[in-house]
Amino acid sequence: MTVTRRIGAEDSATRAALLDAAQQLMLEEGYAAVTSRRVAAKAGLKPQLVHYYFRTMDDLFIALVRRGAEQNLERQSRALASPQPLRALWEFSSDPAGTTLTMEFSALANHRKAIRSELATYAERFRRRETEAIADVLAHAGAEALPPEAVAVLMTSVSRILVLEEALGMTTGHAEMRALVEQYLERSEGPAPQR
Amino acid sequence: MTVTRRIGAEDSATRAALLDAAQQLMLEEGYAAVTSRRVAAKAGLKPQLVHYYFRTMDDLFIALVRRGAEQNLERQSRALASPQPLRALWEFSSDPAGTTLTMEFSALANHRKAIRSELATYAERFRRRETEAIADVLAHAGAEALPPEAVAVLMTSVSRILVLEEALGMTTGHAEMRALVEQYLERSEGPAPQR
DNA sequence: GTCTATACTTCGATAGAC
DNA sequence: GTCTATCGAAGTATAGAC
Repeated sequence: MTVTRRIGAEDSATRAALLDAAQQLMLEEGYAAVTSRRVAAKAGLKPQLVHYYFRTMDDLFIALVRRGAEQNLERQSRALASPQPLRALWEFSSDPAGTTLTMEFSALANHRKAIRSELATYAERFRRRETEAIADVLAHAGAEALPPEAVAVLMTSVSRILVLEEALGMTTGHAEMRALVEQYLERSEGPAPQR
Repeated sequence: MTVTRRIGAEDSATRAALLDAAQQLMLEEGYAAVTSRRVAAKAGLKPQLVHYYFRTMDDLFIALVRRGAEQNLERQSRALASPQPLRALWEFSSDPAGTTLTMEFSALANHRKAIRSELATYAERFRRRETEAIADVLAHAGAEALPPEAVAVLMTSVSRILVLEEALGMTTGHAEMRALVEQYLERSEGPAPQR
């Protein structure tokens, strides 16, 4: 029985560097490329250090989800505080890196239940906060307004698929779809601000 | 120089069994589980047979994309011939297995360019056919109708994300989103048929 | 068409010294 | 906290017999 096994501190700079390397690998080559050896190589460290900071590779993935989730909730808060929250949310959810990561995690979650529940918990929280914000914006809209819950799902769905398809090199229908989104944003919050 | 290397016939039943096994693995455990050893084990065959029918694992994945694409284009044709093509397309694209497979392939395509182009070519073809069909349905709709190109993107986006999120165990906003889709289908094609 | 045998690589993970 | 050393398992792929 090896009950005691040393694990590195959570605030370690090395640990953060390993997470950075893992995230970059996931983005560039997919979750299957995130192995202890490759993560270490990318960070310029020895593979065994990965196991010192994360007992298993699952633990590493979960730490990665958690860190990303916290960052995203913060970014979401900033978006909600902007003068055009709907537009800010749309721009945020259109970020290619964020979407690619989320899709990788979703694929990974298909067969690792620890990651699945971690991801689902965070995503539900994100969705509920977004829905509330949308409800506020749409409160003083006409009677023909779409339900805020549906708008939240729509925004996530469309931005994700557009990013995903563009990464594949697809473009059919995208211009029309983006025009429709722009139209909706303008009707709800007015034209995009100049900068 | 090993120029000649035997490859099994395309119409072989064994080859088809290997593809079936690979597809099932991909569905159940993700693309990373599709290895020569595991595919063979699932089909009750020796791992070396995988390399007899597919020179590399990439070749196997490409064959899998191609076979799936042909099946989907056929299913799409049947949907388009139905009395309510829009509703039939929606139901088709809401099929969990199909969506999960597509998402796995998309994640895989992120770092395997041979698969990326294969997938993109097929998806663009699918999208164009769908857009044309939607245009026909919406031709005798009011002036407030959405552009068919955008409707095609919307239907794909929403169905994909709903399936993906439900696999994760997420539900927030889904009921409202489905209600909105139902409303749209009814306005465009009338109520769902009794069966 | 399917088998045995096999080469070589990479993987996750642990023990124990420094 | 980082190192050396090392296990056994699993990965892709090939050669050649039956």
